[in-house]
Amino acid sequence: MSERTKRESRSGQGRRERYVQPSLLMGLFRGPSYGYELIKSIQEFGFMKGQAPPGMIYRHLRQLEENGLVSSSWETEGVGPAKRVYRLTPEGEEVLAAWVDHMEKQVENLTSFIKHFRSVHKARTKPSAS
Amino acid sequence: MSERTKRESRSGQGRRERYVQPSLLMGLFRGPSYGYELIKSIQEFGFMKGQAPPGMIYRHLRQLEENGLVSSSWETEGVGPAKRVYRLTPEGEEVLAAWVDHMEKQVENLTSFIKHFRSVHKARTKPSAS
DNA sequence: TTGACTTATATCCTAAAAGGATATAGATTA
DNA sequence: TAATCTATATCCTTTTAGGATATAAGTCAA
Repeated sequence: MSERTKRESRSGQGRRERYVQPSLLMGLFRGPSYGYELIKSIQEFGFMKGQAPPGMIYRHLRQLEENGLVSSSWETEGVGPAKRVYRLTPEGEEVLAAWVDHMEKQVENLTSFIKHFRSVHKARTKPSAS
Repeated sequence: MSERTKRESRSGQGRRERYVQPSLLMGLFRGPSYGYELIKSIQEFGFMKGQAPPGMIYRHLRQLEENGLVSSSWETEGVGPAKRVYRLTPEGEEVLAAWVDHMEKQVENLTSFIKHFRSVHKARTKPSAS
């Protein structure tokens, strides 16, 4: 087992945020879509490795609809089996905006955390004044 | 209820990453410390609002020790009741470094997500070519 | 010297979320 | 008509968060 792999499996204990909800909201902010398509399209945001398990996506979509952030309707037109097409509601758009606000703060926190780590690490390996 | 408050309570459904584990590892990267002190000191990293509930911190510390990322010993010297003092192990330092790697990727993802939101939003409100 | 407060750790319970497995079913095509 | 693809739905188990509460030692002032 490589050092790299060891590190990653060990740190796997700590939970990683995958931002499923904001990814779905963003996927719909660009226009109406449906579960099967979103599973593929939200990968682009880079928050999860590979595709999300379908059960997770459909569960999230139902929950978003319960909370009024998206609305849905069956679309039987077109090829293939019927799709449940989701649309972002005005409330959903507000919530997405709040997520973006939060993400901006998070970027600041993460950036300063990283800098802090580097500075302590540097001071440890290069003690300029011992 | 203000628009702002409404937004925030609605988006409260989505889980927010609070980075408890990396915060604790970072708190110990700077030097040995103990639960009660860490509860206060890790606030500085900005990942949680207010102080973390003690139960959460002690649970995390025990778990980190189980996984060999920190070690502990009782310190009865000094004022006040005995403290269980934690120290970061070499493994803990590796995991912290892996967290920092992950955080750098996360900053990139978040930044591009934010930009994407702004560009779609702009195109929507200012349709230059309709 | 005892009662209140602070420091410090530990345990327990409940609700929510993740993760994954599996079921259902229509449409397409070989 | 059987296999495959598209698409959604449901179920179960484990993990985590969040919070409440218990325990106990040390400090300090009346």
